[in-house]
Order: sequence, then structure tokens, then C-alpha cells
Amino acid sequence: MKISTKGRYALRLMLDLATYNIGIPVSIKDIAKRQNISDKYLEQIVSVLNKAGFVRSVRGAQGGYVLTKAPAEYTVGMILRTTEGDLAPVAFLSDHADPQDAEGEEVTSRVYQAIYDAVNNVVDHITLDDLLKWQEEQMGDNYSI
Amino acid sequence: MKISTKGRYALRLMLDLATYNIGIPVSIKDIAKRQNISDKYLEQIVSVLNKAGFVRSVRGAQGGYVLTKAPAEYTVGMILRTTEGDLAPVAFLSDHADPQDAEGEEVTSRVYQAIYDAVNNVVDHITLDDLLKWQEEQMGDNYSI
DNA sequence: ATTATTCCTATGGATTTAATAGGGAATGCA
DNA sequence: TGCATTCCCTATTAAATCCATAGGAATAAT
Repeated sequence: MKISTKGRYALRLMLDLATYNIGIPVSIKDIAKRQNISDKYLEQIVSVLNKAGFVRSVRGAQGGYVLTKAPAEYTVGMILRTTEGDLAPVAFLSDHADPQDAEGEEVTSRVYQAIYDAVNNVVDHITLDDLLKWQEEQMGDNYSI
Repeated sequence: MKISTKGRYALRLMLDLATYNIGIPVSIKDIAKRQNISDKYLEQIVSVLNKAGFVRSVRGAQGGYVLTKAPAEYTVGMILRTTEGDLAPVAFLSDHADPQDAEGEEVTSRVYQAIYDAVNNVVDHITLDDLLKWQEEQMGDNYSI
């Protein structure tokens, strides 16, 4: 019942891009340094976000990535689903799942559907802009940016 | 973001015990046959539930397991947590987690806490008795018990 | 040219999952 | 008593997934 580093790093990467969202590209190297995450690993993650159209890449020296939309336009759900796959707590609730996998789970699947709905409800109502605000709130304690 | 077969089978096992809850022990072999799950695997799972005090074992011939409480006394959360561990979407939200793991997740952890809360809220408000009722509802379609 | 950067693919170690397997211990019954 | 049944305990393992690391090609700025 875990969200992997892939989704978690994607969220931090997007928040980092939103934080330094002044029009000029932000390089993976810089993000990796700030977030203390392997840059080679971040490359793989940002590639997925790029293919999804969430960021635009600028190649070559002084290149990097920029957001394609305003922070308020991204929900956490969009980002997590793109990198993690859907957030279903059991495979047979996913789209295009093998119906065979649901055998014997007729009753219990109601539980999983309720969990699924609850999780989706949370992540679909938090935007990158919310994360930005929360980040600013925390500046009071910790002014090290 | 998945619940493993261990937790899912535990839920079905407990529901099976609740369904055949007439005082006499129910053997793992019977449950395994009805639920179409490996009996050896179910043994490992029921052992955890036994140690947690959720079921009582009766050894020897004609032995098996019985519930120690009324179905309404078990929440889905109790059962899933016992078999899966806590339902935190990230390790650093678990009790006794290494604080080091939360570094850099100060902002995003709010998201995970909200997911955690939502999941707990769902599973702590569904009891084994609810599952029994849902099972009976489905009898209309499928009278094969 | 040189340097910085994205892009793409392959590889691998560690961990977890989902069982399978074997045999010991306790109990009921003929 | 002896035998079948059932729980109990531990070890093993194949497969999948996770979490990177690595190398180099393509692209663009200076």
C-alpha cells in the first residue's frame, strides 16, 4: 500500500519546477541538487512527465524544463497517476483488468472501491498551487531556500 | 499503491469464518476450497490472525478456527493492518519510521497524510458484519452457497 | 570547438511477493 | 492403541518490482 519513489520524486520535481517557474528552463541537475535525488533517476521520471505534456523540454546548454500550465492546473492526482499508474488498491479495479482476477472478491471489492474513491478524492482536490502555498507557510520555520 | 494478496485473503478468510460462524470450528481446508486459495498459504495468514487474537484455533481432527468476537466487532482496518502492516502510503508516516526518510518531503507529506487519513477513515468504518450484509445482498443474483 | 544539457536504452542489486514444501504436535475417533 | 485429521512452524524459491546506476547519442548555446 505504498506510493513509490517514482511518484514521490515526480511530485517534488513538479513542485520544484513550480517554485522556480520564471520562464527560463530549470535543469535536472539543479533540481537533483536541491532535492537531493539522483539526477540520472530524475531524468527517467521527467521523461514520463514530458511525454504526458506536463512539462516542456529545452535541449542543449542552458536547457532544462518548464511547466506547460499554471500550477493550479495540475492536480496531485494527474502527477501521481502519470508516474505511478492508477491508484487502485487492487489490480482488478484498474481499467482493462482481467475479470478473472476479481473472482471471489465480489464482496470485498466494495471495500477496495471505497478506498480507491477516497484516495482519488484526495489527490484530485490538491493542486500544485496548493503545494506552493503550503511551502510558503513552512518558510516561517525554515528560511533556507 | 496495492493491497497484497495476504491482506485480501485475510479479509475473505474472516468473511468465510463469519459466514459459517455456528460455533463449530471451520477448517482451513474447507475455507481454501470454498475461496479457491492455496491452503498452505492460508495457514500462514490465519496464523497471524490467531496470534492477534482475532480467531481461536482448535487443534486435531475436526478442528479448525472460530471467530473470537461478533462480526460487528471487527473492522476491515483491524484485519488489513494485522496482515499488511499499517496502511501508510509512504514509509515515513509509519510509527517508529526513520525521520531521515522524510527529508525533503516536508511539503508533500501533507498529501500523503491526507491519503492516509482517508484510507483509515474508510477501513475503520466497515465491519465484518457489513461484509456479511453485502454478501447477502448479492445472493439475489447468485444463489450458489 | 567546447560545454551543457536532454534523450534513450540497458543493466543489476536488493527487496518484496506469493506461494510451495516438509515435517512436527495435538486431538478426536474407531 | 493406532490412525486420520488438523493445526503449527520454518525454510526455500521463482518471479516481479523497486530503485537506481551507467553509458553514450543528439542537440543547442557560447
